[in-house]
Amino acid sequence: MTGVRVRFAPSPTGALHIGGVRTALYNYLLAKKTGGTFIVRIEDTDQTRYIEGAEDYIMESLKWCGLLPDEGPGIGGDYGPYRQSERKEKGLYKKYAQQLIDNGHAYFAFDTAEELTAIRSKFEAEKKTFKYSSATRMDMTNSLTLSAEETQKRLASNEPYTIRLKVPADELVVINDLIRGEVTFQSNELDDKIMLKSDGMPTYHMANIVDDHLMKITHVIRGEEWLPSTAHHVLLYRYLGWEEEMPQFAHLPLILKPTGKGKLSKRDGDKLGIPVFPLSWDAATPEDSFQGFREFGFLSEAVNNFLAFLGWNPGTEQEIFSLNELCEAFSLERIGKSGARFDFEKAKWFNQQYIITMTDEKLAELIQPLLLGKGYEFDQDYIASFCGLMKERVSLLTDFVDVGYYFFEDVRTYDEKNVRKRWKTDRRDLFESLSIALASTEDFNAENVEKVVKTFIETSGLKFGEVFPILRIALAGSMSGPDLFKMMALLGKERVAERLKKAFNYFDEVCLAV
RNA sequence: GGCCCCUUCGUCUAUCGGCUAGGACGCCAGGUUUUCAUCCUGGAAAGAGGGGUUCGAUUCCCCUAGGGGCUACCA
Repeated sequence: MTGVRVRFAPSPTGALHIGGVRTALYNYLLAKKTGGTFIVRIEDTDQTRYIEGAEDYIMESLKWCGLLPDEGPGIGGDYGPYRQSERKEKGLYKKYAQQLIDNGHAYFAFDTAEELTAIRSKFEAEKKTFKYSSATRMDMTNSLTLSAEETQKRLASNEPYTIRLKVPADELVVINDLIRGEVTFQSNELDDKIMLKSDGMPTYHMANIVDDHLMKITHVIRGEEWLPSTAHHVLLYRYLGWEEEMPQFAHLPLILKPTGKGKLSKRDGDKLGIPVFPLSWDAATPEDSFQGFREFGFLSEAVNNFLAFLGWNPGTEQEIFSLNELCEAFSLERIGKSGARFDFEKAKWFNQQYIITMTDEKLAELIQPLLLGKGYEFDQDYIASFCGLMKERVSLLTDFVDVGYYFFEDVRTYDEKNVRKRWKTDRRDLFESLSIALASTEDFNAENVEKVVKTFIETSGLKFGEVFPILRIALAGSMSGPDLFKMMALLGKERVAERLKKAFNYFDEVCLAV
């Protein structure tokens, strides 16, 4: 397989779902693996569902993930335009719909939406399902049942119409899926899908096939939800005379909810407190707004890595892959068939792996904006040192700020339970003497601080366990955190002195209050 | 309901007829460590069920069950 042309074809009806990102990723990977071309095409044929800003969101998401298209809207390419609304303006689709009519593979249908709804409910009342197909089309209002004159009259008087594909009866339609193998459909099961809507826009099915052909797409990699309509697509290629150059299909397994049933949906994000979008999406109402992976504190490399492994594996035991390594290792053959549950814990683990191997300086750069957002202003060196101390104990970028906040402001709360357990009011003077010793330390670095504290332990007769936890709680509020001496050094002499003073007072209060 | 797809530890998965069924996340235990974390060691944990084919089935076939998708003038 070399030089494939693949496309990611989202429709701008809202934020790009993480499943869409994975589809884009797989397309991108195959393109890069084979030295091919990755194309983005915007499928904006549904005017009623069009959402302002969605296209920008999609392009920005791809950019954040590092999945840069070779061709696409705003990028260019020899097969543009890359928005279907613009392609429609050029009359691209109508032409082929007409060709279908001329060849007897499609017909005009004049049934109104109301009429169709009515007949559907009538069927439903009889516990049947209505399907506009070879079995029912002769009972409907269309150019097959109307006389040629009547049809012409209706068309001439601008009566609304759709163009439907005339799916033949009693045929077997076989598709050969790269992931699933041979899948067969009986044409009687297939409905006469609308190709051209009454507003003149093509449906997905029409536009998709025309564009894939015109853009010389070689491989269609898309979600499994498209498998059932692929039979129609094969028929379209055939009737348009393009079957020889028909692309190969690869239908990806779906990404499922972390718990419960069904595929991952937008609502799962809110419900479970996890991101399901790459970037945050700000809608008019809070219910329609979502927090993205980026804002959650994920690195795009980790998201790619995580997503790549949802449905694919390299066949080796390596799990950490950069985007370049993924390009190298990727193959359609190693994509699985069954749906994969979204596992947030695993996603965090991937992120942690990337954080740990990242340099302190790079991390500082990434969390700088988060700190600014909280009103913390510190210089890069300080932040970098802070990252060095924290990076082995966080899994999200936001954890740095949330967990290590005490490096930027005073301790908010102390671990009272442990204060009660470990603080002895009669040792107050002893600890004050440590405070004074620390305050008079010349060069306040980790090594010197350690010496002072250890000397204190020796002379005071206290045990390590009676000193370290106290200092920890006094300085950070809790028993967990980075290396005590490095922490003290980074906080600096003044802040350490202040915090100890404030904490000892508080500890006394807590213990005397009983 | 109809059609299509899928089915190995809780989760993601390896296995392309010979398996003491491997790895990872998570979980548990132990070790390292001033705490937490990292790191190291160990542990519990799986072939949906029933029929075939075969010397031998997790692997191939069929049935059942379960899960998922589609069933719009949405993509």
